[in-house]
Amino acid sequence: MDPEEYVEAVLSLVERIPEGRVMSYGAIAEVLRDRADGRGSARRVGSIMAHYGGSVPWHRVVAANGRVVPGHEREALRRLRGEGTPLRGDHVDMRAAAWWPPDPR
DNA sequence: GGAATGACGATAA
DNA sequence: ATTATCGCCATTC
Repeated sequence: MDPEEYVEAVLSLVERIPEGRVMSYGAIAEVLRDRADGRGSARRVGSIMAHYGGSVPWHRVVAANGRVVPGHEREALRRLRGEGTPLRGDHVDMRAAAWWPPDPR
């Protein structure tokens, strides 16, 4: 599979994340692991978002521990607050904001 | 081809 | 809560 396709898969999934919710890099990797190819790892997703994430709501993608995107914390937090995402200070409340795509099965 | 790198993750101290 | 390490694995030197 061309890396381009994996990128598409990641971006389209990120676009499906509802407002007020977030997904961790690891979660995205895990979901794509079933849909796209056998691949899937947090590092890959992060790397892809870094290069191609400019066209999707990247602020809805956070680290598994709720930490927002490094280098864009100010911007991300601002948008998340605006969307009503459950925040706990400067990090996302994963317990309440974590979202998974509807299970097709 | 081998080493370094990276918007990660889990665990240990 | 924070820092340090190790594991992951494709991409990029």
